[in-house]
Amino acid sequence: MNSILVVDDDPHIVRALAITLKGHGYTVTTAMDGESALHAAAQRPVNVVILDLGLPDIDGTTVITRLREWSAVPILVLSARHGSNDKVEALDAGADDYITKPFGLDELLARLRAILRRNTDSREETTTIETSSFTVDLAKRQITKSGQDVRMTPTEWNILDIMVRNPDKLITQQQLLTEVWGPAYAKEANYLRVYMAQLRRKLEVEPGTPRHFITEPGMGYRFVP
Amino acid sequence: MNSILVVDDDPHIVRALAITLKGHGYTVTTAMDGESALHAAAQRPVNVVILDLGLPDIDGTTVITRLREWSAVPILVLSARHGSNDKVEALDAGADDYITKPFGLDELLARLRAILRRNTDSREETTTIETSSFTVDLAKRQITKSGQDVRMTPTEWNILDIMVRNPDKLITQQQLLTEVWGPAYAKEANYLRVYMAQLRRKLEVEPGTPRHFITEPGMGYRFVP
DNA sequence: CCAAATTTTGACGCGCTCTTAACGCCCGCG
DNA sequence: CGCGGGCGTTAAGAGCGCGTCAAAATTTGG
Repeated sequence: MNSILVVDDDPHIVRALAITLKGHGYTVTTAMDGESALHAAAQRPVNVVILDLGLPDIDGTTVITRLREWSAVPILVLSARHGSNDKVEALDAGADDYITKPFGLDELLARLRAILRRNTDSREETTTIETSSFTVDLAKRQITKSGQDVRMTPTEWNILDIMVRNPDKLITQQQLLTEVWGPAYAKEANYLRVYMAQLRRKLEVEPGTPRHFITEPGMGYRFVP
Repeated sequence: MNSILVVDDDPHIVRALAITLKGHGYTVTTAMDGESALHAAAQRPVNVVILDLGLPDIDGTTVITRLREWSAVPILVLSARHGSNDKVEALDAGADDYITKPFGLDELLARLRAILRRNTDSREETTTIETSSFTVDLAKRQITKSGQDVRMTPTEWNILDIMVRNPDKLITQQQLLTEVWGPAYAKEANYLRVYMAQLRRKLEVEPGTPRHFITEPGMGYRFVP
């Protein structure tokens, strides 16, 4: 859930924005002037700040500057002024986007999505799967078993990747074969036996009696964490 | 030096933009239609794409979509259309900003700075990476090995940069090739071998048995501090 | 316009991975 | 009780990927 701080001195705009944003699933906090905006931003971290430039107490650009002293939160500026000087100043002070009033709500929402998309793109997913005997870090492509790194060949990794991404789910042989080797190899069930044995030898405590890479006879395989 | 790809079918605009941007220290490449734009972007990685929506061959939104299939390069859209539908479509397709013509050049430049700032800001957290045998200062672009400065060629630095920014993470060959040389070179795994050998010769204590630049056969490379 | 540095290209040998085949086991079925 | 299919295991040859070196082509800098 993304949280947004809306800063505007016009109660109508604040209220309208808050309702619209909440309606789209965002968490909204509001502020009516610069000081309380800075205070609110310090109080609780937000994902985006929507900032009107025409505030009663502090100049909008100053708000941006003071916010940027300690925070890298994306700032989307609203303004009634069309002059390009204001835009340049605000953007160079550290704003990320600038919309002039009157603006379309769908445009505002689209620009919000663009900003948020960029911010979550850069965040690395920490997708790690853990079992009783080994750990798979999908982002790093790293497998650890009792403190030791386990090396995988490309084919081994491909199979492991599919398996751990579908825990407790039955993967048919054809599914594995077509995804790893291509549709032309859909009948080479031999390959699976060889590589499944390899995976178990590397990852299972007792390769003879596997606990994580389970064979479903006649159907396929199942990975249970 | 930041490189920009300018895409517009109006020669006057292309020319004016190119001159202005070059005057501000950017490296500029140009394209007149969608296909050549995609081709140009694939040929050599750029830091920003400035894209006009009204292209003769492909719809602008399609260009964005196809670019986003393999690249995360920031896209700044220019358009003569003021309709908010166009804006929403372009932004949701993956554009980062949207300016309607006619626009002020200083506003364009300010928005460019904002985009570029955001792209470098987010990575500024750790400026120096240290290993047992050498130190990399990302901000200064300086490498030190046992008190001695180590010189790197541009390509060598690009690779090193990607590697040290993703410690312990496996970087696939395609990832390196597309980010350093562009997607058109995704199959030239030869280059990687040559340059990885170069990096190891310059940075590893024993280039023959690397401890920091590890090869994951068939998959890619991994940097371990 | 020349010289140096850098990038690109090609060739070679080695080691590892993939592929393939053979064999034994367990289980269900006739 | 004998048979066959599906599965696990192992081993060996073929082929590919990697590191290395060196030379050609291109770019950079003076």
